[in-house]
Amino acid sequence: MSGTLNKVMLIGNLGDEVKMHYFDDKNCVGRFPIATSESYTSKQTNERITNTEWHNIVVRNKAAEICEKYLSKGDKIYIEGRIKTRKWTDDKGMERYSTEIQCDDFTFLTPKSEQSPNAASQKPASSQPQSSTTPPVESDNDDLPF
Amino acid sequence: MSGTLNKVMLIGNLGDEVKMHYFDDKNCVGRFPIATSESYTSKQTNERITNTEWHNIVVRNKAAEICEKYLSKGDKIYIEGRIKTRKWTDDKGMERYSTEIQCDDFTFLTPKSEQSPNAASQKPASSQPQSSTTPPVESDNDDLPF
Amino acid sequence: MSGTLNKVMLIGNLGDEVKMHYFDDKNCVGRFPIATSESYTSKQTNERITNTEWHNIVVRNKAAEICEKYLSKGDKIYIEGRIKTRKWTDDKGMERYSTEIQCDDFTFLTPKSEQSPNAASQKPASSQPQSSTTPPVESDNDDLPF
Amino acid sequence: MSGTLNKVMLIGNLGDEVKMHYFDDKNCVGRFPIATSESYTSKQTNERITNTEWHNIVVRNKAAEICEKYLSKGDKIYIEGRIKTRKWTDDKGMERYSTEIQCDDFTFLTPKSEQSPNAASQKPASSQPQSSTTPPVESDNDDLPF
DNA sequence: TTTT
DNA sequence: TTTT
Repeated sequence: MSGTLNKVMLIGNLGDEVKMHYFDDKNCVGRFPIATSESYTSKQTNERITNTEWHNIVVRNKAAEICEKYLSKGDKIYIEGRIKTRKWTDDKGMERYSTEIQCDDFTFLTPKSEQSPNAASQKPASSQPQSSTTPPVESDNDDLPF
Repeated sequence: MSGTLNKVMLIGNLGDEVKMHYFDDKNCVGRFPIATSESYTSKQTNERITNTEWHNIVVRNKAAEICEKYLSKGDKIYIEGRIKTRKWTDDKGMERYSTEIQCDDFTFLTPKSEQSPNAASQKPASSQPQSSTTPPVESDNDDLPF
Repeated sequence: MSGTLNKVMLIGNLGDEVKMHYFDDKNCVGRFPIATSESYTSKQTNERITNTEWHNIVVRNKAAEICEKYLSKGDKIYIEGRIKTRKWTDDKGMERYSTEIQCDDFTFLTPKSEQSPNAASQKPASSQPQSSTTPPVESDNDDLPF
Repeated sequence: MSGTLNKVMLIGNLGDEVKMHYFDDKNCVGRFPIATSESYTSKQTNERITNTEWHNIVVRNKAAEICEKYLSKGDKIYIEGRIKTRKWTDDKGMERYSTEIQCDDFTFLTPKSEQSPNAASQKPASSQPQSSTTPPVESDNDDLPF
């Protein structure tokens, strides 16, 4: 089609570490959940209510590797992407749907001084060469120092 | 929580009429699907590929009634809202999930001259008084002529 | 810096034709104004008030050529980009500022049947070869048929 | 008009404190600058280039008072709003233009533990009663604990 | 004038 | 499963 737009913008916190899946030496995907939430005061009970929404983020290739390297559970991130609902068949042969956010761009929002100091060492060893440059914080290709 | 954002912006076409559900004389909800799509040329086959994504839009109360009155299948609309995944139990007792876009704001994008001329008469009779003013095209309360 | 976002999303109508400026055979820029507006009913006078806002859109290279070719005054367009304020010196030596929207992505929203039938012939002759393919409607590189 | 959109989304840092201006006991406006920036590596010199963009944020009434109370120079914030260019006449009688972001919604992004501990005491005394409740972090009316 |  |  044409003349359409499918845009999602999220700011939320990682509920888990980035899980990588490598297809071959050039293509990989990273997945992680982020939580957004909204609060309001119930007019009936005068209680403070918080609703949390979980979003399944999918990020690819170089951007996935940057996320895996610099993001940890609990970190805050801005995500830009598009909604994609995948259809799959469960083990009983039923059609199931799963909605994901295909991430096109992101920006880390957790200050380095806030990050858990041993965040890196808590992660499984990575075969990626460790860059000694400043960590990138945006995913635009032009912005990456490597 | 706080410090989070859950924002969706879509431009797409209605795949069906707006379906209304009234809870009582003050509260109602309208639902309709919209399609977005994206095209690209396959690098392998050089074919033009189009992927269509369907979004379940949920709109409430006065905004729902405006959508029902002025929108028809095929119309183009801008939707702003947030992602909400509802959990439900199917008739076999299985947990199922359904992702919806809770619409906070919208703007009609189909020019009146483009709309199907008998769009209104194809709709079921409505108990709403028919306004003789220009139809509204944005959902902000302040913008509504009634 | 890092951890920042500068994002503008507009839907509006062209107030004039696209004006091209070529730097060399590879680099060019197109400029055009678009109008957005909002209406509300004055609480004092009960009058309907409409405020129009004009935005200076700047688009580059291949995207600029697509805009020049397919857009005409009056057409509706979705624009995504970022805010940039340029500083310049007027003929009296005063510092002046001009705010532009640097366009990163766009989608045409005027249906072809709605476009002025002689829109193309009203434009100055172009040295670009005329494509006989379907006009593109999104600016993503992957979506372009040429 | 209708069928238009004027939306700005920014994540940036305050370059100065919030400056309040009270019109009467019910209406006030707060103003503050925020910086966004983008970096890229020059292809000619291989240098890292950073461009900073300054945005003039305007926020009204209760939201302005929340910003004044909880925001300090250097804090990171998400801003949603619309572009408005004001025309004014300078002291030489020349027409001048100033572009502002009229803020409709915001979310604080600086963790409290990151904020300068004496940020509050650096601010001029405020006549607003100090709430002892948790500080709000979003500007939606429903979300405010007071 | 911010921030990394 | 996050965060405040």
